[in-house]
Amino acid sequence: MPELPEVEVVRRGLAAHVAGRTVDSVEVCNHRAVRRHLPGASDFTARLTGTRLGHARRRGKYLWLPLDDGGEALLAHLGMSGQLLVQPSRAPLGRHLRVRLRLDTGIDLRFVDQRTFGGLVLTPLAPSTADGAAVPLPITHIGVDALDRSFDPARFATQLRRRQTGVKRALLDQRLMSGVGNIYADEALWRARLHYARPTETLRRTEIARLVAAVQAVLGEALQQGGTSFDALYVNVNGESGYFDRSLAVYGQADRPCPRCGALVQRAAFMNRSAYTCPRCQPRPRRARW
DNA sequence: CGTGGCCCCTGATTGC
DNA sequence: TGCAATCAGGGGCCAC
Repeated sequence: MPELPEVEVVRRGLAAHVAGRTVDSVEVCNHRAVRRHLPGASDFTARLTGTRLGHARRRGKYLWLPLDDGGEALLAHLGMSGQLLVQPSRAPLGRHLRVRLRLDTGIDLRFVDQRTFGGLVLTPLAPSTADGAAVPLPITHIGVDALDRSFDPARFATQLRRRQTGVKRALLDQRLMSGVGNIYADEALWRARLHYARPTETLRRTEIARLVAAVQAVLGEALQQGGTSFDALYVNVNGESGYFDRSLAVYGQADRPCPRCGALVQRAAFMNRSAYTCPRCQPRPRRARW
């Protein structure tokens, strides 16, 4: 469940259903899912067993559960296909179950991940270089997201204009601003009428302000609708889908009319993925870059 | 150091 | 029907 709105939906579910519960036992079904935990799966299991889980927190696409023994957290990244599900312990174990935490009241917290790009790790907390807040050590370099109180638009604009790359590539760089992925980058650029290959160093302050407002609007609207789900891979902790896919203007809409001007949306190859644009609202810059 | 290309993995879909 | 190629909400790593 990858981008900020989907991860935030999961965070809220965890805060409601697992905060304060104790981990009775841990089962790592696929070691790849804890590969970032360098001391190994047995260390992961031993140290997590018996701890109490705290209130779920999030930065960008990462989320974590602080542990009650202080200074440490269970950090999760969902990658392309990860899910955190809260289920009765007796629920059938699916094919893609990677890590199973049995909690103290007959429920499981399950990490399910078809492609295993995501994973879990036990890690100390450390000060973020972005705002000084206590965050898990492996993500101290991750930027504040555009919906965070401490997000600083002027600082973002300065950093963005200092880069020499395409604006979409910069949006996907989680160090400048976190939480935006392929869907919401395309949607925000469309709202701001900017082409993905626009060189960052040529962006005017007013254009960046438009872009930030577009990012905040699209993330906020998607969150209100429970996120974007095209299929059963992107669900909340109860396995339910969000509805923002009905509101997408360009992402996945190749050959369909732009909701603003009616021109046909185009798909282009971009960084081994896709970029969707309206050719009329978002004309390609003379000097393109990505 | 910043930038850009490649790779990790499984499964659904498309086209020959 | 079979099989290969392509694509999918991500990011780490490594040359340059």
